[in-house]
Amino acid sequence: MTQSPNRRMGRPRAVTEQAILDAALSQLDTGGAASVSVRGIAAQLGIAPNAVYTYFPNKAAVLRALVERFLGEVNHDRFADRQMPWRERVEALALELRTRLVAHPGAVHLLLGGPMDGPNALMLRESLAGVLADAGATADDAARASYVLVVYVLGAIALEVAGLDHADLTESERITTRRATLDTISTTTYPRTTSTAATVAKYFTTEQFLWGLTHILNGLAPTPEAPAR
Amino acid sequence: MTQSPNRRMGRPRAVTEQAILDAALSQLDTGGAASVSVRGIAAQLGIAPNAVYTYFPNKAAVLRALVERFLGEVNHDRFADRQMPWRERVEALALELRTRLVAHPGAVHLLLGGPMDGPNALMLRESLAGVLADAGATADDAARASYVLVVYVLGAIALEVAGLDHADLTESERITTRRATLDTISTTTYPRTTSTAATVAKYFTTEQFLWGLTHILNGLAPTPEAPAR
DNA sequence: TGACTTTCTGTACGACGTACATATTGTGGA
DNA sequence: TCCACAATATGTACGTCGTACAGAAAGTCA
Repeated sequence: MTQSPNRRMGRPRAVTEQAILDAALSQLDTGGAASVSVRGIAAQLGIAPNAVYTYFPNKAAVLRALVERFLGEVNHDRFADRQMPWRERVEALALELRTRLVAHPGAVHLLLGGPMDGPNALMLRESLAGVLADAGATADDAARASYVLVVYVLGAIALEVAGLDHADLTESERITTRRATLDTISTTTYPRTTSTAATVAKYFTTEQFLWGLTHILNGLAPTPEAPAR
Repeated sequence: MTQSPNRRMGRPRAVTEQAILDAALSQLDTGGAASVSVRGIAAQLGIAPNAVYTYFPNKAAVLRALVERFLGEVNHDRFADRQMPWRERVEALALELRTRLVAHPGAVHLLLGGPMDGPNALMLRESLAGVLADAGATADDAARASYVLVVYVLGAIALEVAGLDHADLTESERITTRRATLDTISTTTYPRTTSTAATVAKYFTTEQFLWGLTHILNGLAPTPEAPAR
């Protein structure tokens, strides 16, 4: 995938791996996860579709690399500050993850689709477990609690964006007349408009998200200053 | 989709909607969510591919109906018993959901992909909120807490099945990255056993699942007998 | 300059969802 | 009894997808 920098022979590359990931992310944001295609990426970059396969072995690898880059962009500094209370550190991480994922709703399914075992994914879990360990949890409990937190954050956002897609999809799929005409809807294009209702739902789910997170942290921490056990 | 029973004229149907869903579920179980195809369903039933469109307007409708049927098969009796403690009732529901979803791993993505607004999905959430309300929570808190529980159950199983199917992906770079990252990170963080049998990981995650559920219930219930607030 | 290496492109195949026209098959009214 | 009709199945076709394969471009180095 990545060539060694010492080796420089042959025809120069027309694009970069990052440009491919940028194009993929662009398609992800505009059309949803289903509309990310190798051909679309290539068209956006002005190269032949199969030229992508010199950078990544297949489409799944592109999506995995996109997830990895996404997780690598998460700012660790905020919740790596050991001066802050551990609850605030965890909440900072959760909120940052949520903010980034809501900005790219299609990425949630990619996160939940793969096994999340890339370097950045593991480092993120490691950091999260470190926060809990700093607060006094055993290594085992910290690992378990970090898993619970990851599950909650990803699950909550997955359900949230699934509900947001509802407004877009029902309009097209409620037209259930047999042999419905194709000119009314094109299944490949989503409008994804930001209406006021979506905004309201967004803020509501933010509150709901924090409510759940707070109560989960309560459950993970029997005493106010320390997490589980 | 469903014809009225009074109206019976025309050529009789060759199959039933349930048979189509059965075929779809079969494909889902054998090949994963990605390998469910209209053509495959039709081939399995011995009909032409486009004959499916007599029963459902499109493929997405088939999958939605499959999810709805799946949720409808969840046994409500176990956790509708008001004699049992509310924690046991919730745990019974969560474990039943988990058991069913682990039996059909591909269904998890379908559940998280859609907005979960079908009748059975709503009834399930309502039943769950009812349990919490029975235990003394306000209607608002019961709704919020049920949301948290749904998020946890679905998210946990999604991550679990995502970790299980690491075999279908290209192994070349996956193994290298995993080894590289696992060496740098302490094994106590998250012991994802690759060499051991799937049953071991399965039981481990079952235990992990219950651990998280217990602690979340602790957080939702400040006092041992009542959930949030 | 010419061999070599890497990358890009042209072309092609099979699978997919599904629209359209047409054939098939049962039923109720004549 | 027969025929028009309605509901369903099929034949065919189009556009899109991922991606495999062979060959053409475009640099570097001897």
